[in-house]
Amino acid sequence: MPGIPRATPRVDTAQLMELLATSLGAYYGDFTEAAARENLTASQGKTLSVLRRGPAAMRVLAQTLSCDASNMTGLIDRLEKRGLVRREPSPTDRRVKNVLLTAEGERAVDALRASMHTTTAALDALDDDERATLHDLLTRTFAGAKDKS
Amino acid sequence: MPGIPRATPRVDTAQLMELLATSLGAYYGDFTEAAARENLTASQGKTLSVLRRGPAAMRVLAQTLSCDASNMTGLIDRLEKRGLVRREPSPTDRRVKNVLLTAEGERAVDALRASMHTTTAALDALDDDERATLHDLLTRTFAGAKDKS
DNA sequence: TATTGTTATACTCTATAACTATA
DNA sequence: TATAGTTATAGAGTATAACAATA
Repeated sequence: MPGIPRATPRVDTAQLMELLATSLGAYYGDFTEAAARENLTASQGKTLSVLRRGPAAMRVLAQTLSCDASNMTGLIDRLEKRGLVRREPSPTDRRVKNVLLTAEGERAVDALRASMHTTTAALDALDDDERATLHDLLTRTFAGAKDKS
Repeated sequence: MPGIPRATPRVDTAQLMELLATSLGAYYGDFTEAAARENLTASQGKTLSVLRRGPAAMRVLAQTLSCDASNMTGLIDRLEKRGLVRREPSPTDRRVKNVLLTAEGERAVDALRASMHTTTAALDALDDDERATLHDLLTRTFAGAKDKS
């Protein structure tokens, strides 16, 4: 038996996947350009962004960024050379090094975020109900997802 | 004057940006892992995905992927060596080379998409209304965005 | 003159394997 | 033995500049 007619046509998974890909491209492009304005690569921008929440050991950082631990050495080396992060020996385990943002590093990541004009404008254009709905749908759809941003 | 109390608390732009980063990061992780199962890098997966819509000149491909034209040479070289794409001289402009998927290339990109289980399952869990709403919100938020997927 | 694709170059990102110093 | 960080290595991605062929 036929269902009740809908106002909106059905959206299939393939369509949503495609839209998700487009959305990711737009967001990532905005992020990459904002990072470039701070003379940062996308990976460096992501790293600083993760560290904005607080210090993290090299290993933890690698896990958060979904890359091999050996990559972190060079990545953090380059950021440290520019004075954006600092390595600090862990007080409790002498094998561990904690990485933290310097004041300059904080400034850089904040500036990066502030210059993501395209995405910011797009989100600002939504009204309160729409923002709440989008928040709810994204949370439910990607709940528990590892943060690779 | 205070507004009418809302059932859902207000979601600010910074929160939505963070959630967007997490959600799209989850999508990207799923894509990257699916590409790896086909022995493809994320960039190679994106390239094949774009070519799935039809042939494109080197230059156009570079624009679509938001990278410099000089990168395409090596990228397409590697895919061509594996028999996933093919270069074909343009009949109308002898400077131009059109790139197209081989049958094996089509198989690879289709397999890649089919193995994005995490994202597929997440989207399948939404009901029709929710899917339509998500589609609407993402479209409006990232409308007219260049496809860099 | 302008454009397309390529080459040369340099740097960054990435994974694998082996090493060191701790635990 | 196991783990944290590093090093060495190799391959892939990326941008800039210069080039040959063609428009």
